[in-house]
Amino acid sequence: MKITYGSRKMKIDPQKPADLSAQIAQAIRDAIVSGKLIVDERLPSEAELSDQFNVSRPTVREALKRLAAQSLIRTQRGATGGAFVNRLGFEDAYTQQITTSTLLLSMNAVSFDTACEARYALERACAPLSAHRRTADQLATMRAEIFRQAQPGLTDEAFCASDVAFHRALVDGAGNPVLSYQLAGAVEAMQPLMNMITFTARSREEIIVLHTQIADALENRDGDRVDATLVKLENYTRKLAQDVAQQRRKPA
Amino acid sequence: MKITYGSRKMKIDPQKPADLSAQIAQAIRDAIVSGKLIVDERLPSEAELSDQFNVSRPTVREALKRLAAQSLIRTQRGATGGAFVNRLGFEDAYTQQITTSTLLLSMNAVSFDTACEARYALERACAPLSAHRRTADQLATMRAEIFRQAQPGLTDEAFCASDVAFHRALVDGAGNPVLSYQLAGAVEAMQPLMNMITFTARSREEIIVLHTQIADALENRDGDRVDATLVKLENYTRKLAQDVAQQRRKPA
DNA sequence: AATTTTCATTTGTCTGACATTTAAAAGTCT
DNA sequence: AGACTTTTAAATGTCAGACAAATGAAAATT
Repeated sequence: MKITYGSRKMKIDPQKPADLSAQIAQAIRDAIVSGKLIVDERLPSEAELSDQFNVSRPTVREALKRLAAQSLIRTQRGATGGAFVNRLGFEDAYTQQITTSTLLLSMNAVSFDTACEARYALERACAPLSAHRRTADQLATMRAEIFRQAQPGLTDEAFCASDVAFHRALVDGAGNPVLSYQLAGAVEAMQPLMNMITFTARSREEIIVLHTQIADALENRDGDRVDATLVKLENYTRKLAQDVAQQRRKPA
Repeated sequence: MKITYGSRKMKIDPQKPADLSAQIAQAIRDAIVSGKLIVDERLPSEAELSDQFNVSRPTVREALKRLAAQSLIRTQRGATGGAFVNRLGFEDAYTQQITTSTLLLSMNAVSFDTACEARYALERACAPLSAHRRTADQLATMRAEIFRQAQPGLTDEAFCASDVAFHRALVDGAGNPVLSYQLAGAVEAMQPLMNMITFTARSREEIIVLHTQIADALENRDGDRVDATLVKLENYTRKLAQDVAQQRRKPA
């Protein structure tokens, strides 16, 4: 590669002398996004980059670490090593999406209702597609999670985790990886908020009934019924959260 | 803060001696996500962190740059400077979401149909909410973008950009910031794919008609009609893309 | 009391060095 | 000649020490 821009060496804005590593990271990021650097292409060695950008190696390294944090590059040691443009896979994208969403929710005092509304609105978008395309495997996963949710001594955390797994199977049923990626954040980021709810045996029972109805509807490829049941589930979840909030205000 | 973990100094896994900076970044990241470090809290100075983790300052700095790349911390020079836990705002989250989504689509040979299906499925999820809650301001934005789209000498890129602005106003109309954040990626990441389509005067006209119908339906708070028109728009968009693909196969 | 100066702290950057990993090249033995 | 071992070169990973630059607080001055 070159990372050239007009002349032989890439220019970095001399107006903003602060944060050289950020500028270099941006220059390389641009080269990747714009397609000047393609997947699996090797970047110049750190020494060469130091030369090209006229900075020291530690500065180049800081820039590369920034890119590595975004999974834009991967590094490999050894004779044929170096930094390579990373193929951003769906798995990596999921992970980033989830951590960003989780932080966003926890740091911005997003209300349970707002998050819940967003999550179910998005999930309902998957319902018709999932009814059409869900595989037997995905249906089996959902049944298995429902079975797990019915186990007695299950902790609230484990119940929530199983709930997330159930809903992910529902989303994956749409057979659209882009959709699955987008919703990973919405579904998973809700878990910390859901964990604040203590599920009574009664409420678990109710949720399991609704989950079973969803699975049944998917089995019959009845998208409308999936959608209607998701609405019920949303309403019930919000009611549970309200009860918890009320109970905390008046703990007597 | 402490970043302690049991004893006074945080332990980092001695099993994986490679990539110390990644381990340190993860340790601090965990401290932030778990709430041990709260927003705006100052981290120890780089020198102190070097001591705590028993590594050199450059290594600590690489770790901090990783976190800065994820907008988890910000740094400030000077006597009272240092690294501070950053409040991840919706703006930062949007940006990250968009770059990740764009890269994901461009690097994984996602078909136009798949991306398009995901985008419209998600957008339709906003339709009923937007019909309820859209403000006069958001409606005005949409009308203005429609007006712009009707200008003659508009380039395809500018037309696409206006299209994105129109759809973002629609999404924002739902009045749910979490939803807006989630959909930012889906809508914006489509733009590079949309740019591959060359819009004839005829097809622009058709799109503008549909956009106008959507705006009218939102004005009347008719969610069902917004949804129905979005379906039409999706079908039309996919048809346009198919025509382009066919034209390329048989360029005579 | 207000202003200016000094100063200590902290991040940003550079230089140079050594350790570690890795694959290819060179060498050695059968 | 072919298979195995050793050497070597290139690259990242890490460290130590130093200086520059920014910045707010303390000290000195008016």
